[in-house]
Amino acid sequence: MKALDALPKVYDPLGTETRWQRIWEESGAFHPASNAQGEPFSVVIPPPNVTGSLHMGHAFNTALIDTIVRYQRLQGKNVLCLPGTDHASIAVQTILEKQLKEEGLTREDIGRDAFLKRALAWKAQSGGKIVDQLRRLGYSVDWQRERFTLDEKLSHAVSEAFVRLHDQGLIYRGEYLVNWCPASGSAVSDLEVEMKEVDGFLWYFQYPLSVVSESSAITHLQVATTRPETMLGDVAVAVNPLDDRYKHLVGQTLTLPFIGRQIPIIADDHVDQTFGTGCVKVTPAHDPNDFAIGQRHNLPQITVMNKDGTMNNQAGQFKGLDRFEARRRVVECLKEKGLLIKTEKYRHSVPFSDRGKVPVEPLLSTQWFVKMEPMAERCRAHLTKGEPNFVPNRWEKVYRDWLLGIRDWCISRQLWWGHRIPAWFVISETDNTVTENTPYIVAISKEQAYLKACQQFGDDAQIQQDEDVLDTWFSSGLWPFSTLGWPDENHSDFECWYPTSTLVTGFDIIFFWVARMTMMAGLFTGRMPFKDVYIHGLVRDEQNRKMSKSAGNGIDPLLLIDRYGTDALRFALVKEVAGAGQDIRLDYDRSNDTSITVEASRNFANKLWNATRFALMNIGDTSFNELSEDIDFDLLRLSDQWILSRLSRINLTTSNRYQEYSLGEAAKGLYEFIWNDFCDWYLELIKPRLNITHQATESELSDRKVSQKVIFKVLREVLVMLHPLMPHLSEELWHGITGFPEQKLLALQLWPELEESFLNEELELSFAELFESIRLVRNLRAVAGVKPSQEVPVRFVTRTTTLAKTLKAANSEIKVLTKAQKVEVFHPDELLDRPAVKVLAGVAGDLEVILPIEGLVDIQALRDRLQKDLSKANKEISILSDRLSNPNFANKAPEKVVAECKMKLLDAQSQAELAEQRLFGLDN
RNA sequence: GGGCGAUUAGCUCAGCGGUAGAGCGCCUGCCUUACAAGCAGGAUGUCCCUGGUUCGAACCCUGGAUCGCCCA
Repeated sequence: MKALDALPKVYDPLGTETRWQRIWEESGAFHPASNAQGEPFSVVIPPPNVTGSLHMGHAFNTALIDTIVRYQRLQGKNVLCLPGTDHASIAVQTILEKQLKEEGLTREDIGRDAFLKRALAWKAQSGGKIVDQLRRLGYSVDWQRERFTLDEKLSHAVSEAFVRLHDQGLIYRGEYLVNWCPASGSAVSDLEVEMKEVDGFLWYFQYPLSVVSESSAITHLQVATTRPETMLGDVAVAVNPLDDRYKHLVGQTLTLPFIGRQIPIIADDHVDQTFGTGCVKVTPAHDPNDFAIGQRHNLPQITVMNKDGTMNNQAGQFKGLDRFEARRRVVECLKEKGLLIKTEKYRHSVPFSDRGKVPVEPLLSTQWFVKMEPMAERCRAHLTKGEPNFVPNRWEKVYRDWLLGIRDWCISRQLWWGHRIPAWFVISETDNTVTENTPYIVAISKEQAYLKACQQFGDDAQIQQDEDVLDTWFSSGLWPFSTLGWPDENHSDFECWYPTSTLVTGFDIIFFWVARMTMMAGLFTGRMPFKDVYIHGLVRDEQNRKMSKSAGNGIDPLLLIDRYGTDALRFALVKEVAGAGQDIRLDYDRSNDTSITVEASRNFANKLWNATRFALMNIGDTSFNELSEDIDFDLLRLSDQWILSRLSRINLTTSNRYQEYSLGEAAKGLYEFIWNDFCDWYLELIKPRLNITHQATESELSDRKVSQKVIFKVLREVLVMLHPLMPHLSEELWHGITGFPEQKLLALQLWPELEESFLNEELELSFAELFESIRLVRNLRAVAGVKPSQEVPVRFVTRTTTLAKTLKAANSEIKVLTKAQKVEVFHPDELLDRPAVKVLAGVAGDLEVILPIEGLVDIQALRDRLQKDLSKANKEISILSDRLSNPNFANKAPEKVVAECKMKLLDAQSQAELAEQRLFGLDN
């Protein structure tokens, strides 16, 4: 036994945690072999992006994942938890361009190669940061298998995926309206656009009819828009074909102000007669709805804007202006021309770029797209078989609905940092430049592309790779299998651990990531990439706001870790998550970086630390081997049997809860077991048995050994159960009590076997009653003002035989826990000489407690207390008898409930009776 | 406009058909040789409103309010 009785009174997590993190990693404990025994269990972590630093969301996600994988490891599974990072195309590029700007440069100035060199250098320096921060969470991942989305092998997987998609006709290139982010100078996908309500204006203005017929009173048509600058690209005005106001004008033309273009008046069903003026200006090149109208009516698409958000030479006099300046000027000029009718304040939704934080511009451009429906359909088919299984289940509907209304995915990005699109233009076919008509070859490598090009276009073919890179989520979509060796499906990791077992992530990326993974996996591997998807909520700040970098309300987990320890933070986060997938709110005091919630968990850690310290002080002279011997059931006292029953129960429930992702409940259950059952009751109960001061007898020594074994057993097992939640503390204490060397890790032990023979519900119930009785005595002492140190005789009176039996059997326990001089238990009939003197007495149901001492007690307080008991009992009597006298209740309620009700009524009646007697006794 | 979630003690949240629970905070008393980051005792609630189902509703159903989120 390791001499740990010199342990400090207060647990200091910091040194302990870093030490175990180092030992775990150096020992290779979390670096499984693909041919090791044990059922495979695998998780790939949601890769944080390399620009990031650890925020509370990572800490939360990590706490949940690590709890799950550590639990599975304790189940003897061959567990792989694979870490990594993603390259975050736009985010990194934004940062680098900002750095360049400070040097007065642009990326074009230095060129693509130099730019990528800088990017890699920057990643090397900054990308390691978040990985080191993840280590501080005690993450039991296999760092030797760490992956980065731009690694050579993963990049190869991306090319392979692109080529296969293309070969199957699921990738196409074409000119469509896309979401253009002027800030990053790139197209972004629909998912990267966030609709925001903003206060803007609705401008009403009019276009003159080119030819005004004499019979018509109409000379102009009024249109309304929130984006007047787009009028420069108008190619028509649409009205509803049923609109009596305008239908006779269909086919006529209007003259577009400033530009002078003759634009037709067309009829389209989709125009809402009741909105605005009923006339809609049509700008196919700048608005998705108009784009659709344009397609239906075969209208030209006129782009009036450059990719940087300035107006181009189609914009006439407004050429060169920024889009917002152009808006102002267009309105002004319309006003000057007398064409502006009115301006209304108008609150409307504007699409913003997620990353760039500027309004996106719908812009016509040539991009690469993935055809989603075939893949979505496959996923929907899997879903009917429950693949993957969403926890909590309600997220399944969210996922399914998205798959049902799916739109094609724009995957090309006009950026340099990322996976370059494996497509080569055969520029020799179009005068060595890339035009819309240049043929292209999609291939896994330049060499293959060249070969193909030569085959198709002759030996003198010249090729040039597409400049664009792929959406980062394209590579993330491959993550569960590209990290395991795909496209090499014979890779031992792939064979062993694919499909993965569980994916744990936040609901905010179900579409971005979860669905993309299932679609890619379905296509490329024929299977769903994970069996379960455990969806968790977001961490919100103390004012219930979503934490985000831009809002500046993030809480740095490292500050909390420094203050309270990693285990405390993890435990707090998991304990709070109990409600299925709900967001969690973390209390936090920004003035001093404290959190009451985390502090409570820190206190819990300290509680267990001290319980273990206590154990070591009392069992330290007994050898580990002796303590580990089987416990002779016949020698167990009732309290031993009770705690062992509780231990088996917590083993069973905790295991179930971990298994079904009720991690918060698992945490709460362990908290209660350790603090209440073990520390408050059991340890207090056995103190006298451990603490033999006089010359000990043989049986006392034997009894002491039994209690030592029980403490040891409880601690040893509960440390295993707690390990997934508080890995460092449990590892530390486990070595403390077992005396095992550091190499023999708790992290690699097996979950304690459930000993059903210890389960004893009856005993647990009678102990619950016992504890109630003890509380009654303590309360009585407190109410009457008996000094804590004063020993008082205790008499229990009850006619309930089972309770009497429990109280008698627990005589010594009661003595210990109530500071009793002696404890006696009577049946009311036995206590004929009940003194009518002023004694301390309290009642609870059928149980009466008497402390036969006189004087020095607060009679008035006692009277108040009894009075209160009495009125409470009377109230209960009236409720219960009302219910029982209702014939419907007696007839329709289950027998068990009726019987319970009758019992309770009897209890309440005897309590009232006893309280009355006692009050009478006090007054006479 | 469609959908989802939340609403329970001062705060953060459990409970989801049988007389309301925990932690923190609060009040009282304790430095009882594991722990004051602790121990013992205590107080605290029209379970958002509204109908309905039921012998019985915080829990199930109808309608509504407020807050939050997702999709269009």
